[in-house]
Amino acid sequence: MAQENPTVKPTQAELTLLNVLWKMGPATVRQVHEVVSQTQKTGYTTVLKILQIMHDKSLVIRDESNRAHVYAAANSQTQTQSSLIKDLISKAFGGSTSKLVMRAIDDSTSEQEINDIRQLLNSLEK
Amino acid sequence: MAQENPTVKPTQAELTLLNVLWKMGPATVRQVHEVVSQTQKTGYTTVLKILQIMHDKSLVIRDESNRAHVYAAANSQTQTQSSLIKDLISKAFGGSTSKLVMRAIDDSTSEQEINDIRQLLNSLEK
DNA sequence: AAGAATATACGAATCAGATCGTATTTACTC
DNA sequence: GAGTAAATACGATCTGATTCGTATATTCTT
Repeated sequence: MAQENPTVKPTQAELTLLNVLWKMGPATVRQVHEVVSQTQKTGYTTVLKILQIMHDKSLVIRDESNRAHVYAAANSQTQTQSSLIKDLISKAFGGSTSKLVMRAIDDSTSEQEINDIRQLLNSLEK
Repeated sequence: MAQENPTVKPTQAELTLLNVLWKMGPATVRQVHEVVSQTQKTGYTTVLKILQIMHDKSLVIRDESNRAHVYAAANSQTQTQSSLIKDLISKAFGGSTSKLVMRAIDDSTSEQEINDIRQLLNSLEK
């Protein structure tokens, strides 16, 4: 049996729209476009087209019961983030999660972030 | 003054070749191709072409003093990893390094990796 | 020096992502 | 119910990544 949705890696444009959907929850093309167009000069039909493509790829689900279809992310933000990290780890870190984490920490400058990270580690400790 | 090399983000195929160059050090097209073709069915001229494109983008430098040009990564693996992480953080983690680190740690299953990470954190502590 | 082997250069084909214009459909308003 | 507004569907274009065939140049071998 073919795998329906092996958590396909979204493209750049797709990820932008997913970010909107995760933040807003289910939304129409118009709603998504309104948010996106605040930071980008993207046409309405461009957003529509990408959402349709995402639907074909099962990156989003849609409710067609009303004229204006309502789109929602098919996978959680967490699932998608994991998928993207996994991809990066395999392609640029020789498969080593700790190498990625170490690089990220080395790069981070914020004291707050380091504390956040340490706290997570402590919570794993017990 | 224009920035020569703002650490351009390499593409998938480019990253594959960079991984070889980082591992082997400076190498000819033939040498790179030999390594790559062990895991992929990629033609010789494909590798050549991509290295040429990478040279145009300043992702690699090359020594043309001999007939067989010798290519080397222009940026360190560490620099490139940082660039790729930064890109992912901004696009999928709302700019938060700690969120990425937390997700990576949550995903990691290996006890060894968790220990490696903890050790890095401890070294930051002092 | 001719021919084989081995390089690079060049250009074309293919494919996917992204963008948008136009056509069509659907629903509301008067 | 005719006309307008708003939505989706469709298809074309553009760009960049990837791939590779062929042409050309260089070097080695005998």
